[in-house]
Amino acid sequence: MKISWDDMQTVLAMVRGGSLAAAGVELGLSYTSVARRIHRAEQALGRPLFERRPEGYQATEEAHDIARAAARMEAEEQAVLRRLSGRAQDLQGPLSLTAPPLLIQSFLAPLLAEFTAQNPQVELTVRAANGVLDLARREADLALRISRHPQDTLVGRKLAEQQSGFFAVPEIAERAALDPQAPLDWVLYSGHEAPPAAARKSHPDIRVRARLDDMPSMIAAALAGMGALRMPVFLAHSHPGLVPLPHLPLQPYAPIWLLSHRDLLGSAKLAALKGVLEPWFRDNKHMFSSLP
Amino acid sequence: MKISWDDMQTVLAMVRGGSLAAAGVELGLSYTSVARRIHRAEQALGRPLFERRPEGYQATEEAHDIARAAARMEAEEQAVLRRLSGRAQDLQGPLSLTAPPLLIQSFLAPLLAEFTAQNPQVELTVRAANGVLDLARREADLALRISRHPQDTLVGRKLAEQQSGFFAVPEIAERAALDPQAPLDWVLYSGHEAPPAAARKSHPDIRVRARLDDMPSMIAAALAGMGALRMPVFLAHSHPGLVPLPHLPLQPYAPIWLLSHRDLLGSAKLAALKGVLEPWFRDNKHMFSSLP
DNA sequence: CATCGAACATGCGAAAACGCATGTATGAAG
DNA sequence: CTTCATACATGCGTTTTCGCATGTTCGATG
Repeated sequence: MKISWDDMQTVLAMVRGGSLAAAGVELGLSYTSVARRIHRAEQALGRPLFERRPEGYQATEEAHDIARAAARMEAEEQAVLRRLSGRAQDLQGPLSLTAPPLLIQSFLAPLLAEFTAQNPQVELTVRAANGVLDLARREADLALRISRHPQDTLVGRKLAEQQSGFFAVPEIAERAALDPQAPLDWVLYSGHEAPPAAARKSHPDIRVRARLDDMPSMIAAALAGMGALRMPVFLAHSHPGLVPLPHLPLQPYAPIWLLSHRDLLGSAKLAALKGVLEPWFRDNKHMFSSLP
Repeated sequence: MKISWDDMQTVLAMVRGGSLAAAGVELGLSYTSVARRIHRAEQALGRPLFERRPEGYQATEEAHDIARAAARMEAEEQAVLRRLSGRAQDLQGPLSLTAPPLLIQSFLAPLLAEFTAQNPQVELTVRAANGVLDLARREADLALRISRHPQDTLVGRKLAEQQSGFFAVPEIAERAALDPQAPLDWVLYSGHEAPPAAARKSHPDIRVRARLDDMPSMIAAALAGMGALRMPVFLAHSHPGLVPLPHLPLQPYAPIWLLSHRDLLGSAKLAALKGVLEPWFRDNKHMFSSLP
């Protein structure tokens, strides 16, 4: 009636992943070893933790109980690792940043290049992700997020207000300017029901040609002449092939936040990266608030 | 910047024990392996956790932080093990009981013999200890304690009220009865400042011959004619060589409690042992409340 | 009905972790 | 000053753990 902490972690991974293979990936082990650890834990506890079904392992109530305890243990582990990282005063070792891919591509890349050049000892990992990574679980040390309401438990500051505009290839834009009543093709983001109200008001006859869930693809579609779209103005700076639709004003867009976990506030590496990000955004405010 | 859970446990044992050897004993490992694990953890974290001093390892602040987190993880582990044990419905496997040595020797032994005979599959471990074992850490599943105020977080019931009396070899007892004013030798428990007030009142001229911190030793001293003593009456039943001092009434003594952890209430093994202990005490109340 | 992939069992050689024996340094005790 | 105990370092052979390759079962798919 005892259990090793590593085996508790294995049970947690197994309950989370649902299969030996998935648990193995999470733990960085082969699924064979996961099976052996589960078996060893069952021996030590004197009772089965998983039912061997033809379709795979099925966790018992006991396994779920162990997994819940292990999840709380994992939170302790992550918290102490954060505190240790936060205490590190040397500009050396791993550091991770997550940001929207488009922001990296069109704005951040030169700055990051400079940062890594000036801090060769820092091993910077950039995770280009639109999803929200979990900073508490250390999926990243620092996050750049475009959001109106950034997460509560994190500390952060607003780096830049943003404006969005309406853009299209010059032919479409000129036609729309000449006759606002004429049909106007539109490329819509999948998350939105309809084109923005301001556009619908100026151009009553908007036809949605396609809905896409990926901004680069939407830009490609617009560049191919598929229609007009709404996008934050900073993207217009790197896409001269798209011009603003006349008569349509800029609209507020979600601002850009820089977020990190409290425990990491003392980290020198983090401070260094913040220290270059903040002036970079301050000195280039116009990229986010006005047209090229 | 990562750490295995087993290594966190090793850091905890190291901080607790203060030396590689002590940590090795706690973990059931050789101290060599403890040293290797510490070294591995320091490599993985990229910083030292212990200073190597001539007189041994000295934990850094980082090591203490990890140890604090590991202690909370240990609490989770122990809690889940308790819950698993509490769920066990079979009369089989390990079961541990702690009780004061004197209670076992003079009252409990026959009952425990019968219990193990009737439950051969249960591996009963009896920890004879006067100290208070930690039931939360599963140092024992069930505890018999002589106390006026048993611990809060545990569930328990009072098994017996107790009386104490004053005893000595017959010669001393008779002499004291004939002339209460005469000098009376006394054997005193180290924890007490002076003989009980009731005894001092009846016998003004009490001389403390020795103070001892161990009841069996005190009884041996009394049997050797060193003096009178106070003890719970149940001990008088198994020591006919000591007789009560006349003119002195019985006095209340701390009752006997049966305690266990909430999480273990559902355990069949525990219920079985409780089920024999309770009637055993009920049917033998007189052993604790009246003279032989 | 045949095929394919997902999920797990099993056996074997490689890698990692471990225990033991030996050696060194320090501090306490005679 | 010598002796002894404590605490740790290091090297070596053994045990345990691991990854990979192979085989089996089940269910989905065409």
